[in-house]
Amino acid sequence: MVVRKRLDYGSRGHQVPAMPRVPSSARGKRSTRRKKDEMCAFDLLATVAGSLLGDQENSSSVPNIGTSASSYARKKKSVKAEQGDDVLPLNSIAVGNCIVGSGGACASPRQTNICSAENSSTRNETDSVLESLTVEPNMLVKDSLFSCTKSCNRGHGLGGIPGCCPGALSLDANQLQVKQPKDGDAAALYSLVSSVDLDGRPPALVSSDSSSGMPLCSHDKDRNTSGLCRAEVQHAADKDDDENSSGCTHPCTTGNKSYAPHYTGDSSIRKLFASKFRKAARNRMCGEMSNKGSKQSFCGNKISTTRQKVQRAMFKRKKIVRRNFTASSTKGVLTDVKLRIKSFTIPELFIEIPENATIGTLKRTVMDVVTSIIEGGLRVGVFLEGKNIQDDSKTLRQARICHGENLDNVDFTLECEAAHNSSPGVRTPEETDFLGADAMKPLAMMKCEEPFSETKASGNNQHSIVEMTMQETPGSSRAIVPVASPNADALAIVPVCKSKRATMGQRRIRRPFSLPEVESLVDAVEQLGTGRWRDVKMLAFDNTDHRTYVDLKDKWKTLVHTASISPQQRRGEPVPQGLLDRVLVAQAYWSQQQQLSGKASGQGSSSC
DNA sequence: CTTAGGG
DNA sequence: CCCTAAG
Repeated sequence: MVVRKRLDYGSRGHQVPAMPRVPSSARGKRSTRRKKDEMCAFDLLATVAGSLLGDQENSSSVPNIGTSASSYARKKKSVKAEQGDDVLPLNSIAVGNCIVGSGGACASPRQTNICSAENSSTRNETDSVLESLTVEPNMLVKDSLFSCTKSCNRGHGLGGIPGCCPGALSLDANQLQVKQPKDGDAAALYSLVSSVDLDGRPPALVSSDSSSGMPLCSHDKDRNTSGLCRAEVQHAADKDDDENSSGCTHPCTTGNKSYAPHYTGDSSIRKLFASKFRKAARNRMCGEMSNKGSKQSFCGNKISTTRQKVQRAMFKRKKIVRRNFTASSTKGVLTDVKLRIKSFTIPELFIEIPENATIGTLKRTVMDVVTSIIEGGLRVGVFLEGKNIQDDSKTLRQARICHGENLDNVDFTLECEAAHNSSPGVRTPEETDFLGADAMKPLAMMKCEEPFSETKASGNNQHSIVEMTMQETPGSSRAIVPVASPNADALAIVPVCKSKRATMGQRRIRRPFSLPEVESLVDAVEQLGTGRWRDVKMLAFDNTDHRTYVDLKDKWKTLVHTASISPQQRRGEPVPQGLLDRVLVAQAYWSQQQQLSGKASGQGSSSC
């Protein structure tokens, strides 16, 4: 058995460098901020991956995703009007990829994660595919399941693609869906890693083994420059580590060239994540604190601490994963029913158990293997035809989970025990907000309702999956869809999101002040003076949401600067000289006033 | 939250 | 336009 694993953050020059810890003394310096930004992109990876890995330790970072939204909501007022439906520059993050498998050819033209475990010579054996997996780690993903479907054409491969698991019950987990709360402002960051097809179509669900698997953006082939298909964030620090782990050479990925990632927005996404995580951390740490004075210093420390925690947890997790992969790969092969799990956190597992094994055995086996990778309390549920088989003593045969029987409607659920155990009351408001109703709701049973048969058209399943995805995420899909990269063997979280929420945290678009705006600004400052920007805002821009008083202050600053330089040096929309003169006059006057008032107050006690 | 100021 | 310190 070949065991391969790689946590691959790499691809095409979009790198998230290693995250140096930022000394608190360096705070505020731009160069440092930029590093922090990059760090935060990785933080996201860490958080998401960590969450997907069910990292209990990481749970502290998970709510940050939620809090980021609510913290940013404060800014929403000035953001909402301008964000529109901008597409998030980040398209995908290859969080990692793990392969543990026997190297069978895997392909799914249906994009339904159907993998071949065996070659066609074993076609008489149990033949089913667990269609999807949604992993629910610490409340990031609620409800998850493997869907088991009788698969793939008994050795004909999927839709005629040879090598598809005739001999194996294949547990596959390429679909990971994360529901978002409907609330428009909650879980903004969450939506960053959500997925919405650019065209409003549901995301294509791609087999990680897609020798024929369609990239998520395959429909987008003709606009490769859109930068919206895929992006894989590379963490330099991971490289050595991961490359040492023998890299992932998936048999099915060779020769696939259609997966070139296109990505243009790494900078903005870094900033975006940086902002989100900073705010999330700050919000979380400081939300309850009433003492303003202590608030900031406290937060300053805590933010970095949190980040470090996340980072450490991530690395730790990765090591654990690697170790456990090796362990799981050495599990003895039993007989008859083979399960194969393939996912981004659960790459490919082969679980072979005798037909006369019990449901409980199956559950335990799946759970053991899964939890050997996804540490933390996971419960495995087995559903047959939508019904939870609770009788663990039932044998697989009795439950008709064996070859030749109805395997198409067998589902596995992975439920995070931590989530079950955690009392809602313990959750922070942010967490609750983050989870929201939708997030708490079970994800769709991603099983394939249409059992594959040898004669079935290969596109059906994809269709059905897509439909289910749409049902679950009406309007704009906000699912996290880990999509395997055929060429990199990396699953990707692909937020191709038009959601407004997804754009929150992005740098606001630049909106040059119009001449009337400048005029009204000058008017207001003439009246109110500099230093009363909130009043200026209320006086002159009260109904202009996208102009904050900071904006006005900044604009005044630039106006003063513009007025004080030669006309040849000025850029942008020319401001009438008369207006600039007024700016200078007002500036001079009010700065003098401020000085005078400062002196007056300073002299106040002595001049009596 | 607001202001001030650097980036 | 962003970010942060400081009040």
